[in-house]
Amino acid sequence: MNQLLEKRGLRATPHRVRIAQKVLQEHCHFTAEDICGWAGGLKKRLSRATVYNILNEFVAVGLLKSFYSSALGKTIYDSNTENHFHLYDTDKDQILDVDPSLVTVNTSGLKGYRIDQIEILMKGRRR
Amino acid sequence: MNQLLEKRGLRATPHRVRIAQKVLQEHCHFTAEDICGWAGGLKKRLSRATVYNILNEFVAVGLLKSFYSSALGKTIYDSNTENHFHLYDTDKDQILDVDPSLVTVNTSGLKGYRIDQIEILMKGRRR
DNA sequence: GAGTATTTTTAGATTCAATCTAATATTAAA
DNA sequence: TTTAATATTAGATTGAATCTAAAAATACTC
Ligand SMILES: [Mn+2]
Ligand SMILES: [Mn+2]
Ligand SMILES: [Zn+2]
Ligand SMILES: [Zn+2]
Repeated sequence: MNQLLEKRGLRATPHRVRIAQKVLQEHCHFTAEDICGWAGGLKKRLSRATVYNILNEFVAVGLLKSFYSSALGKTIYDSNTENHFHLYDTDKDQILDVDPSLVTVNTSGLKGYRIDQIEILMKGRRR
Repeated sequence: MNQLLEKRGLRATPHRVRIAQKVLQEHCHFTAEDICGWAGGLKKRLSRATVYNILNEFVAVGLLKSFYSSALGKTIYDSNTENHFHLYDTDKDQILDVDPSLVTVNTSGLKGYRIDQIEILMKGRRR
């Protein structure tokens, strides 16, 4: 974990390591407030500023991605940094990852434009 | 314009008519603050509450659509209520409509889910 | 080690879009 | 009219996110 951080130019401070352990071990979606609320076995709670600082550093160095969910009205941090899309399960009230191979997008009709980024947010439910 | 409103169950009050004229005549993207800032040849400025009330009523009855732009960090109201996608032109700092026929999306790989809504936000620029 | 510079963390203030409140104004119905 | 329903309002409030300026922790130099 320490090397993971240092390889990206971030000093492996206790707070960064603690958040990294919580968040980078397995793919998950979470909000900044989730981390603020999470004590993490610590004596003192992390400051809100620290949480936002660290999460946004993680995004900047590519350890996390983030996107705004209109469904939830806040920024979601995503430890799956692979290219993928999102499906908001309206039954479970939960954001699911969608492998991009399952959704084919063809933008070749868009002549005259170079598309740098595509974000797909689906809403649905189990049938 | 009055019939347009009344057909959807909204009384054609002066404020609603004024905003409808400003906003429904041609396809455009705008923010609530755009309307608040716009005097509209009126003696008194519209209250912020009124602007949000009316715009959200228009969305509720299908005269407008709205979506949140992460690029701009606020809700965009859209007088194009046809199904379409959005391209944020990073050069012009402007949101463009993309006809859905120009972008084909195939979600049939997503077995076990019924997709009710797809939102596609692209970023790009003229080539 | 001490001393100094740099980075990190912090509590609380601030921002800003958006909503809410509770009173007033306007329109409709009786 | 009088009364009821609807619309508009200024300002307060909310809540996510950022900013500030000071304290704490860490690294660097001698
Ligand atoms: Mn959450
Ligand atoms: Mn605008
Ligand atoms: Zn994801
Ligand atoms: Zn549009």
